[in-house]
Amino acid sequence: MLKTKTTISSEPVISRNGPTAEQVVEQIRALISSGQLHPGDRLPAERELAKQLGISRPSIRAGLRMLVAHGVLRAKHGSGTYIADGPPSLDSEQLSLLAELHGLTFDQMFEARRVLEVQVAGLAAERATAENLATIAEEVTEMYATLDNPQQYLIHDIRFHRAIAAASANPILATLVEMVSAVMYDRRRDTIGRAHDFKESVEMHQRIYRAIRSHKPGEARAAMHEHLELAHKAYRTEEGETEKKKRK
Amino acid sequence: MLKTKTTISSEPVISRNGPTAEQVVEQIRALISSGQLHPGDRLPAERELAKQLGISRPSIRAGLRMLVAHGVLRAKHGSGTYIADGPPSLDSEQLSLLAELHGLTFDQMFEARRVLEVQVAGLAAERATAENLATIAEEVTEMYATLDNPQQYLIHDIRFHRAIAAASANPILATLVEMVSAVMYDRRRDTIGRAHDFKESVEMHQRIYRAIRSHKPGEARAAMHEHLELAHKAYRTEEGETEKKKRK
DNA sequence: GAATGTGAATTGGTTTTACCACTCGATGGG
DNA sequence: CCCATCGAGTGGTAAAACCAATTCACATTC
Repeated sequence: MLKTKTTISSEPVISRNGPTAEQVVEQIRALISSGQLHPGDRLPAERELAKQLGISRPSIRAGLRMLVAHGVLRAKHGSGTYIADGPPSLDSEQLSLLAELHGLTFDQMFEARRVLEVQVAGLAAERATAENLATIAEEVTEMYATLDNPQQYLIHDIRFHRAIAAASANPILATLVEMVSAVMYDRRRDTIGRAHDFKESVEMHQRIYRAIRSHKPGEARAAMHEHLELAHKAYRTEEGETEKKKRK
Repeated sequence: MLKTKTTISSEPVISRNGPTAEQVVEQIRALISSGQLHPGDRLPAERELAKQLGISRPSIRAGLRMLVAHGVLRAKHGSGTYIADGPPSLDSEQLSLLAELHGLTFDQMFEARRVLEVQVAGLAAERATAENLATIAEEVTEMYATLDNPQQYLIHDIRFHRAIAAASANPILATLVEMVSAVMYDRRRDTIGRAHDFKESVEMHQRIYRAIRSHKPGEARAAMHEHLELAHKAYRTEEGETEKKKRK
């Protein structure tokens, strides 16, 4: 029978009040808080959970579905439901939807990036390990190698910023940077028609890298600030171009 | 019969591929992107959506449940499902769960707050409207009034920072500040036993407010930085206290 | 006539049951 | 020894029925 024997709680659950699905969320949350579940662990099967918690399977599924939406769980068809592993990450989908709902502008996103990444670059300059530096350097060389391929260049651009965020040694800030960057990437991926002043851009990245490698927070912040200002300006002209094309 | 007549799409949906629930999410997302749905609008009933999209009701519910988890929709029992209104907000629950999963520390949260709020205070000093200033001032006076009530004081503390974030005129940054603050509030609410140097704290808030009112970004940033440093230090001693109590 | 109570219709929430699609490991044949 | 095959177990989908909360029109009452 291969019973996993993963009884999740001796007590049949004291049957709390409130929406049934929320109860499931709370139960799983409690298990995570109490250290009974770790990233990568597999949850009991839905039918099993239903029996243990005394809740019908659809309700169990409703609760799990919410946690999947939050990125806390990962459901694998035919295999099981697992606690998310890998680096922590906030759902960029959420921010993306918010942006569309409230009409958040690119200007605002650039400003948010500036606030976050300038300081993050400073922290990275203080704390970057040899491994961090290697990763960042690698992306810079990749950017040089893909100067003529906007799509590829964009990917390494994002990874460069992600690597710096990782080097800040603050997973929360790294996650926030990742979330905002992901939304911008999703939107730019489709509209990034022509090559701009990529050469100038990559040199700027180079400069940021050098400042971080030299452990000079001030320079790193200044360079990142200047870079984002230029990128913002470049984007605005790019936006103008595509706007013109539309009108042709 | 009061039929809302809200046919959501003429076409019976070209039956895209992929997980059924995801299709629902994409459909709703598309409706939001295309401007057919606005905050506060009511969606067709689940049974109606099921017919229109040619998907079973449980699958519809699965998709809606995910959007509810993301905070994009709000389901009201007996009434209907609505597009979220009010100010944009990211689910703090998500960050909270991440924190527990990956063991994110308070030190990291304080650092994230410092990165965010110091800059946000600067922006607020540049852009705060009269109304913004009034809201901020009100919270300061409330803090004076609740110096002897830690619970109440904490609430106005959070609102003070929220008001400043709003004054930055950047909803993305405001949302990020809100999310991080909410997680910290949830945790501190229970552990905030004794009154610390609240008097010193409120005077610091006062100083931040004055800098913003005077439209002096530099001073605002400096004051906010100092405030968060002190708050961080205060928290660490507070943490030490409760730790001692536990061991008694 | 206005305020109020009542009940039917509508809507999301829950349960039950059944079946489908995918995964993975055991089993057996090559 | 390797690989194909099969089956048990898993999440995904579907249908039907009922529960519970809300809403609003309508009748009742003051």
